[in-house]
Amino acid sequence: MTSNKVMASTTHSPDPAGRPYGGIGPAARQAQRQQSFLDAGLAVFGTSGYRTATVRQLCREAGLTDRYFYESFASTEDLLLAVYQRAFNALEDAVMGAILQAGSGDPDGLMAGLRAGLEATYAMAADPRVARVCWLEVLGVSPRVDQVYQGNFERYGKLITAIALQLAPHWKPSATEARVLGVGLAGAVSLNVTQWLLGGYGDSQSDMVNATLPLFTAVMRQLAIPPESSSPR
Amino acid sequence: MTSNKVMASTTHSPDPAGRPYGGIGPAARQAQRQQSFLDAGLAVFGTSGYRTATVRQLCREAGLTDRYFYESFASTEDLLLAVYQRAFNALEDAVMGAILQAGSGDPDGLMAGLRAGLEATYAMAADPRVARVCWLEVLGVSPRVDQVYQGNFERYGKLITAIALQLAPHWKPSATEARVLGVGLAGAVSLNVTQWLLGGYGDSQSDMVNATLPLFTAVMRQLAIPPESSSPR
DNA sequence: TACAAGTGACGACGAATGACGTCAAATAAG
DNA sequence: CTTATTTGACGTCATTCGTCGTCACTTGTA
Repeated sequence: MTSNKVMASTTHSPDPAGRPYGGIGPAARQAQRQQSFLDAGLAVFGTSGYRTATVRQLCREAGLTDRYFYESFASTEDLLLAVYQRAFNALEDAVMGAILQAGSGDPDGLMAGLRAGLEATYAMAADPRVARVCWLEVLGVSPRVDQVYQGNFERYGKLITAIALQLAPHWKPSATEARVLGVGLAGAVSLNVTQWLLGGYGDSQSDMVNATLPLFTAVMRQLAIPPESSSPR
Repeated sequence: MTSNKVMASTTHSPDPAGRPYGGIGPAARQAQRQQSFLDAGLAVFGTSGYRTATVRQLCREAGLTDRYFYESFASTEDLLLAVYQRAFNALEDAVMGAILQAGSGDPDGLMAGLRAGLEATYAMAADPRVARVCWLEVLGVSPRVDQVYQGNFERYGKLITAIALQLAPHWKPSATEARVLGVGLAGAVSLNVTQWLLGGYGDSQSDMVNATLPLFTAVMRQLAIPPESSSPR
């Protein structure tokens, strides 16, 4: 930040950030190494797990030396958090994109969006490494990781709540009711993903989607019933 | 099992299992120590967590010497599993008892049973140590623990599925549909418990129950609709 | 009272890990 | 071509943990 580009200077330290190597600049090299560690983290955390992972193992998997690990991450926990966030952001983007693409106007489009979002979620979870990192390994690591986990599923639930509010205009929930409903449906997907993974993917992805969707439709249909027409029970 | 009681024998080893100490027999002492370790495990795993727990810390918390740890458990993972199983069994017994006591015959009794089961679940989860062990610490420890976790929530889901099958006699789900529904509603409770814990118990226990119950009622009502009366959408 | 068994406090030893340093090879700039 | 920087391979050191052993004290029994 001190001197972005010093031209025609005969000093021996032209750039404090370093010099190009292998045809690419220092910043690009650093980013490339970070990516390698993110990939290595997904591979290690997603297979042998986070608890037994060591810095040496991660560096071997990444094909880099120990020194570069600390260049990008202060600890294995930081790497786990970065791997988790990258995977969950990808999941969130896929779900959001699927919902928006399926349509967001009429109830038909919203229901199609729910199905598309479910398909995107199970598609991401079909990679056992991603599923294991996002649904098993990140839990119980540290308060910091737990907070990120909580925030992620809070957002996932809010997305569902938002759809429910559009599908059921008569529904006037309290803040707790709205949150619990969204988190609940998110949890319905979440635990099914966990069981799907731990069960060795015994069911096909489409079967999981088809079996999960009725949960959403049932809740949405019930919420859409106007309050004045009270059902017999 | 070899010699339960050897009487009037002048041998110096009257009982291979040991002698009484402190007024209680060897088997009772051993069981008492095991209980102390289970309590210590709940305290340690439920507060500072499993990852950072050591044998020494557990023994200090239990007020016992290192030697006795290996008398009852082969590793800290075994203790975690035992603590988890004890807590989850208590949860399961409380839920089952609440459901059976609330009634199991007519639909009214079944719905009351659902509420009672929810109340029992949240009551157990109100202890942050229990909640943390059952919903955070046991995840991603080892394949063995994961299998136990999977089996526990499989049973929890089957309990819900059984109630749904009684409430909706017309519902003829496939094996996958039945399992996914039960696991899904179990997951709805599960993730809400997790968020309740990670959110510092910001909502009251009764608010959580009252906000979670509509999820169950909505699904159950929808399933109870006969198949011939198809709703407009 | 004397002796054996149970118990607790303490330390030792090997193994594994995080963190850092050194040295030679590869690469780019003058 | 020469030189300085980057990179990779390897080793070292302090720390921690699991595990086991020793020794003194307490308790029950002869």
